Amino acid sequence: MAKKYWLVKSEPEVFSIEDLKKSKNQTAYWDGVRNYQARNYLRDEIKKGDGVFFYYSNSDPMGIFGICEVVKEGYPDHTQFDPDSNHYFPSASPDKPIWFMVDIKLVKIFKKPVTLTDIKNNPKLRDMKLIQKGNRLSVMPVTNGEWGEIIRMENNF
DNA sequence: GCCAACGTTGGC
DNA sequence: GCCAACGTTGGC
Repeated sequence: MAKKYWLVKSEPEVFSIEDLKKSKNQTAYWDGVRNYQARNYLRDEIKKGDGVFFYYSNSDPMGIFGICEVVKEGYPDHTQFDPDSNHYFPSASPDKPIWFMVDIKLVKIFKKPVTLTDIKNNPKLRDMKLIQKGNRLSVMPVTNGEWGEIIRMENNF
């Protein structure tokens, strides 16, 4: 099975790549996704060993700040069962989980982020899902070509 | 802080 | 099943 690539969004105030770095084994579970399409990726398609770009929205600047790797494939997101969590989802139960998550491990923090502006200014990346109008997915696929191009941009800073 | 674009909810 | 109302996302 060929390795696939993904992009996940976070807000640095909520969970930053520095937080990931400080986590035990530099690994964390990616909880709180409450969108069905993103859930399907997490549950069905994201596999151990896949590459993940760590993207910041609502930050200055916005962009890709580093790379992670999937170390555990989709399993139920426990926060859906927790009444004290703001991700609590009353209609879910442990025998009928609705929401899933994966574990990711830090691979690298970019010295300089590849910003949203950089991405928009690169004609090779004009088809990226990230910059399609109206796209609000917090987990989305990245093509091999897009992955390589962003790695190349970061190497050339 | 604003607001366009979405996704979800719930009444019918 | 439709759709209006509402809440959220996320760029600007």
